[in-house]
Amino acid sequence: MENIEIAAVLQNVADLLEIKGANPFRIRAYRNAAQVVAEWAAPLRKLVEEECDLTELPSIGKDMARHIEELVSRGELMLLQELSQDVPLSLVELTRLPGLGAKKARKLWDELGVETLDDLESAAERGAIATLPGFGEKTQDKILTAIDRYRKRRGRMKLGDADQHAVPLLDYLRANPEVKRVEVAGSYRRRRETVRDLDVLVIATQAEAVMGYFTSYPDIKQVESSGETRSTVVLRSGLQVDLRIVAPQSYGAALSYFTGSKEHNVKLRMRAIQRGLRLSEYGVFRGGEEEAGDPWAGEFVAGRDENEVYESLGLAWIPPELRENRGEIEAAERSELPDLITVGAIRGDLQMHSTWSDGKNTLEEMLEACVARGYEYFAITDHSKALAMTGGLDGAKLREQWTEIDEIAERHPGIEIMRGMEVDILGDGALDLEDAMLAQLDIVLISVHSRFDLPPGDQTERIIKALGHPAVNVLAHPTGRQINRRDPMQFDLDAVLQSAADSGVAVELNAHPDRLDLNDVQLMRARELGCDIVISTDAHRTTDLDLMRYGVEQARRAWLQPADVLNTLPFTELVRRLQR
DNA sequence: GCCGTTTTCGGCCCGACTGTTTTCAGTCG
Repeated sequence: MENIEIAAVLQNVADLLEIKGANPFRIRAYRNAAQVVAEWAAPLRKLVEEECDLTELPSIGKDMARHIEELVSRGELMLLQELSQDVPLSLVELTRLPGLGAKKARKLWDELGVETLDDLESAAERGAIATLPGFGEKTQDKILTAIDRYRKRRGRMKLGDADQHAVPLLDYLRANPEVKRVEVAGSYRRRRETVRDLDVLVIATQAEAVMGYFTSYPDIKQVESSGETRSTVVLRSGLQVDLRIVAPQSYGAALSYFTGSKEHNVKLRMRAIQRGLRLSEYGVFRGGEEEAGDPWAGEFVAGRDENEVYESLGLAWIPPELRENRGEIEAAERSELPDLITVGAIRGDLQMHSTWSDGKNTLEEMLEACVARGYEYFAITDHSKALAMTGGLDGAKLREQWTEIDEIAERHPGIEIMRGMEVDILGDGALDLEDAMLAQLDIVLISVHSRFDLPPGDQTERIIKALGHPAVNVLAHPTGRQINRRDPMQFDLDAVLQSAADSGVAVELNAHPDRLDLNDVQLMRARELGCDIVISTDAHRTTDLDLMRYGVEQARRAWLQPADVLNTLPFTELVRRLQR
């Protein structure tokens, strides 16, 4: 059982306890533990096997340690089963809907017998919800739209979560000596922000043995189908995995075929036909039309690796992130593919938090983590006071923070610390920090954390007003979306991007895999309109700094090159470019 | 349920917004 699954079980326990009305601090203990587990770098499974003391981990005490051991050894948790005797587990899903929490879910169950999403929908449709005390017409309508949105996105897993399942699976497969090559194709390889399933390709000497090895992977919930060359399984997380064993001479063709996208493939095949070739997952062939039905008919031209497949079609190899039929084939033909940005090109991280607000590590720990990643500079950008729950800073606190920044800067001359802040954009577009303080910051990020559902016109006006403040440097997570959780705000993004470009404010690509905001398409538009772009992790702990790669991946999908991204610049140039 | 230069009990992030209220409960971040 992987950390992310253990965390999901603990999260479910917390949700059920909350619906039951348990001690809120006990609930929080489960949530805290779930978060620690989800973010722990080493698999807890291994720690359990090595009989390490799990209570050494933060927020893990005697009980949590026992739960984790039980999950690792039995694959399920008695406590969760007991709780779901009292309260149906399906109620937890209801609380995933925005605006519907534990109390309301409980009431709907008690009063209307609502247990599932379908129950909820029919109760809302027949108007039963609006009649309950504490509920009303608006709540009922909101529930219906929330169900609709929830259904639309169900079935796609965030890329960051998929990675947590894919990496251990790949390690498992590579540990088998019969496995010669293995790679995940599909949208996972194209680094789309969410994936529906994993398409795993394998070259193996003993196909049958490897298939058996795969279908006995411990994290499998169900084997859907299993044949000589292809098996489909569902992992306990619900993620579907297709594994295909391919011949070595077809590996490149298969990798290209299963990486997609579909639109990219269609165009490649048309191109093959124009050149008197036939492209399939088996390879590139010339002739053989008379033997219809035989995939190997004709002369084998290419297929061993992707390079030779593309080459045989008169194209340069195209990075997977670009394979969306957005002009990459034409660019490859003209040898004008962009020189895509890489993690190595990033010289500093421009959004992170510390224990001064809601971060988990101290300023100095964050600094040391940036040094360890080879950065030349970083910005410390704790929250402003409007975000009370994060312990946001007011002017006086900010001044105190500067004193500490000066102290640690003196101790660590090897890296530049920028005094920054993530300042809330208030409801009327004003900023949550006095002008005199804003003027003294090295970098000012602004972002929306409240009133996400203003009418679109007002929202646009609000953000554009904030962009007009002369101290502002970066618009952080511009749409406010959280993937699979919160839709982007409704506003005129084009007008906002134009305004940012005109006033010399950079827009952020927030690299956190829960956000990825702006997304790839929006980034392309931002660049088109002349916006400067920064990629930042929004780190709340030292390990979050490694999320930079998720941002870079989306930037690559947007065709960005190092020169498009401000935090690839050396420090003095960055400072100059931030001037407005 | 976790944690401890507040240490074995008694704390534990808290203010704003929404929709339903007529003084507030629930939700969110």
